[in-house]
Amino acid sequence: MATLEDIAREVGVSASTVSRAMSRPESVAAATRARILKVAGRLGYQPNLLARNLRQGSSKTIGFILSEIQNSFNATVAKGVQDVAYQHGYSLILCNTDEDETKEALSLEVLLAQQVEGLIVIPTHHTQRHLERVRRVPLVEVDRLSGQRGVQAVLADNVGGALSAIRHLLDLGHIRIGALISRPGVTTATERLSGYQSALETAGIALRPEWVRMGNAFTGPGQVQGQQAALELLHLALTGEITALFCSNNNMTYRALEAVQELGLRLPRDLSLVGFDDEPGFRFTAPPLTVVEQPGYALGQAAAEHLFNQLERQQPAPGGVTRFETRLIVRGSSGPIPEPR
Amino acid sequence: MATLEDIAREVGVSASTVSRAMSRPESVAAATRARILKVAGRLGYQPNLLARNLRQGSSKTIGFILSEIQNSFNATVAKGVQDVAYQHGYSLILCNTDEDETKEALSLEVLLAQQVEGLIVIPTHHTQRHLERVRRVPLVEVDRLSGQRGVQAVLADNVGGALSAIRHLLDLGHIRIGALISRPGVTTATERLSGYQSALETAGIALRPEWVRMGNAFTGPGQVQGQQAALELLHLALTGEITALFCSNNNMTYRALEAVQELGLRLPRDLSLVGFDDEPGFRFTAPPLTVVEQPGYALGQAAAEHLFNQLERQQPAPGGVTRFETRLIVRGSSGPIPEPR
DNA sequence: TAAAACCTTGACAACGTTTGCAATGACAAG
DNA sequence: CTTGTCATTGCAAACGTTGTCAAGGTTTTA
Repeated sequence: MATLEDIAREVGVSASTVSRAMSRPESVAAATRARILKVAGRLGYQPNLLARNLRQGSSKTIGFILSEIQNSFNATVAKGVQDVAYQHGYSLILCNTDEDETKEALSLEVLLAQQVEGLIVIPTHHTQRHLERVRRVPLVEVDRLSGQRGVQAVLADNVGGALSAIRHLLDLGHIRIGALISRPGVTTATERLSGYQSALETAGIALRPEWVRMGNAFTGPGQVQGQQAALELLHLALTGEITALFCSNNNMTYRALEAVQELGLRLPRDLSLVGFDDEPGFRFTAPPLTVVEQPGYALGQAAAEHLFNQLERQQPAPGGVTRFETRLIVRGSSGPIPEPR
Repeated sequence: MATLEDIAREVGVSASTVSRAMSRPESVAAATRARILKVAGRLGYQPNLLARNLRQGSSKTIGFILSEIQNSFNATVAKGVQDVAYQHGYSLILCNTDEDETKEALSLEVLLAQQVEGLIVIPTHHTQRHLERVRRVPLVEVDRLSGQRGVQAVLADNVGGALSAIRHLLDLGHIRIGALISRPGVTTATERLSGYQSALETAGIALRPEWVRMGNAFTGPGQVQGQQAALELLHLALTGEITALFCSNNNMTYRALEAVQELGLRLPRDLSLVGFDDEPGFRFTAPPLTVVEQPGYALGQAAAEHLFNQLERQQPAPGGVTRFETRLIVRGSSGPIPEPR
């Protein structure tokens, strides 16, 4: 790699002049500048950001930690973050942790060592513990909350989203509604559960704990747990004990679809299904799925915007939660309550 | 951030000793080392990789450029790359280019400036042009070929995959098979097309150019083009002119599904559909889709492994293509040719 | 014509790390 | 008692960049 020194030697000028020719053109004689640029071009000069950033004490880099890159919702968030980072001239280091505690700690370590100026995180239930050591760099949480006090967060209106889903089912006449909730301990799950509960409560319907199942639906070894939960719950649909089901995220919806397939249930005759999170494939299931859609791209964008706000004015973040509206998309998987058989 | 100097001052020792205490424990007296580690722990010392890497002339970072992070196949590849990078103690900078030429050039620029030691790329049709300037860093292409001579690449057996798909349709009795091919100019598309052609040829069936449509199915503005192509092609299914359709990637399969829905076609009675690339949702369409699955995770892993091989032995890459087998998954969307109506 | 202002450039220090080399002292061997 | 070996440490240079300062020259101003 060509350095400033290489160019300087060749042009017969000092390295400082070359540096200035690049960064503050007006401070260098037009003629010298021209010669410098020509040689720089010929040598294919690329500034060494390691050196520049070391000198300037800034890395122009932010980090994004997510738990599951293959989850299309997460990927969409990542794209939002990435696009905004680019607009600000920052590059993004993306770390995928597979919800694994060690990987998360390691990622954090590496990102800090890389001198990232800020961090965007989709927290897991271990995150808070790790985060305590990271008080130095600005942080924005997205999608979920770690529980850490005083941090900025950008979230979907999970309670409202779940409420709209359950109200939709209630409007269709369903009163025996199950819920398949993902991994306990993450706020998306608990918030969506509480939306479910409060919708039932408002309608004066008592909550039946046995109709609510929790299970990790994360793609991987833990997945069986989610499958198991889905299967057990959907047995209740087979007997007609429940007539509708709410799934708290896209993974859980997939688990439910598997169970539906395995048990030979017909949607929406045997069961009305409403999921949280849309997926490209959900438009083409039989029937297409009714879902609560959340604006992943906007969440990612907003999280990044907030981070850059923090970076610009040096003061620590005010700390606070921004909520984004969700949208209920009614397709075919939810229908009126069937005639008793 | 605490530096080596900070620790040194506090312990009453020189910075070099602190550095050695960290990196070459045996070269420092056990007692001093203990004191150093204690202080380091208390100050929450994190090595500054910018400085270390500048000094050592290595960044311990590789870059990955992909065109569409929201495509689940690409995400899977990315995960494979990421996991291997971690195993080698490298971090990964991931750039998403949206198939946009300017973004791709910019990403390349930034990655080089960041002093990445190697590059993994899912090429687009602009890539080759940009790549000429990047002769300095080791490079591995994955999924597609840029056309650049002498680079290493890790690809799926696209021809074989397409062959197996078409043979499957031929076995079912189909002889009038359409093909919906994604963006012309990328090698995956051309290779899969050539698999389609050669399967027909082997079976002694003449190719009908009007049954082959190309269109960009990339999610975004260009998407309409793909939709248009799908719609036009599936009109031929409506009239019974074709009885089967092969889609060359997951985006195209989605476009086909949309058209199927819009035209009210019934699979596999009105049309047998086989896609290239599996997606989580494809198990739950009506009927579940027959697809050619390619091992995205393994592709990503292998690409990264090859890159690290290049990095280890300094010599330039031998250059060559590694192919991974695909797998035909027969589900419900492909069936015997229907009785003439 | 002398002084002041300006333009252009180079020398040098610094960012935080690693590392070759030399210095110091302790201890063993002759 | 001298010499040599070894373990432990510090000094200083280097990685490539940027920014401060001052020097030299030229132009403007009084």
